[in-house]
Amino acid sequence: MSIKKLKKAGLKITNQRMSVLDYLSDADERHFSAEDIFRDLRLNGADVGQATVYRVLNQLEKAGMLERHHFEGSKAYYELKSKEHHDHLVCLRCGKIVEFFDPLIEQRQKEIAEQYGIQLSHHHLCLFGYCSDPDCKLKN
Amino acid sequence: MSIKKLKKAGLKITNQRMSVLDYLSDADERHFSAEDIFRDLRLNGADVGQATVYRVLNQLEKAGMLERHHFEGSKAYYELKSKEHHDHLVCLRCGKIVEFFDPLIEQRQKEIAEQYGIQLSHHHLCLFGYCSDPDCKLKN
DNA sequence: GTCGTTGCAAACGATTTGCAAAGCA
DNA sequence: TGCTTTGCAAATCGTTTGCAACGAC
Repeated sequence: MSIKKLKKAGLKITNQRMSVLDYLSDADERHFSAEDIFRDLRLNGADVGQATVYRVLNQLEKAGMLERHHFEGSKAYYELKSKEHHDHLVCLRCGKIVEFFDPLIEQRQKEIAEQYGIQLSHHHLCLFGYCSDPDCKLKN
Repeated sequence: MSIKKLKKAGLKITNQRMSVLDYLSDADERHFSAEDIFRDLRLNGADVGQATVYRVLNQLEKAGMLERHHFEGSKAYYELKSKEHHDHLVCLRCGKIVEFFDPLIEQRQKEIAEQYGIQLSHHHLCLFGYCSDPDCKLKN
């Protein structure tokens, strides 16, 4: 329950924070930019400012409720943190994002970090390519 | 020889382009932001503007002579493209960057892309952590 | 001489911040 | 009530672009 997590992080329960969380958990897709979220919340009639969306996303990330990704390009994308870690596959043509988890890669990463004397904090792994979705090829 | 590569890419041999290439190949480190390069070239007395550094970096990247990375944070880092592909380990405390290559991880990535029907273009893999360099711990 | 390249300053997109008003606990 | 949060607009950061002068070939 997200209310508990907000409280634990010392954040008050506000309409704006709940709107962002609801939006992220109800949507079909899982990955959104701040712009996506702001635009869609406004379209849905939510009373929220752009700066607030940015502030809330930062707070929720610090609270461990969201993950921030950069993929390709200059803007950040957010997703609700899930129980299990995963990495991403991104289609460069249609933008589709697929999540995957590979125990072998995870294991090798740990070994490599150890080998270089580095205490691993986290990692970013993102595979870029062109997907075989029939809709994709229509998008140029 | 970089002059040949520049010509092949249809780029003229200018002092500014050569300064950037020389800087990148002579330095001890291998990874620099545009800001790093601009600042250091100016300190070394090179006659180059900031916009030119950004333009040259883009051109050299398109020409396949550089690689651009994003790591953590908002600015891009560049390195001279090396013969063999490699991934990165970044220390979150002192900023040290280590390059590594792991055939097993590379292989698994190919398999995963195939499994999801994605024609792989490239990937970003970066491990973040805290290194065991004695100098590192002094830096806070 | 021609066309690519440069420096400067202004523009840009994404994100952050100052501040006074409004809201939660 | 007291301290957090908000919206707005202005500011900031990294990067790109328009334009007139300059430079390579």
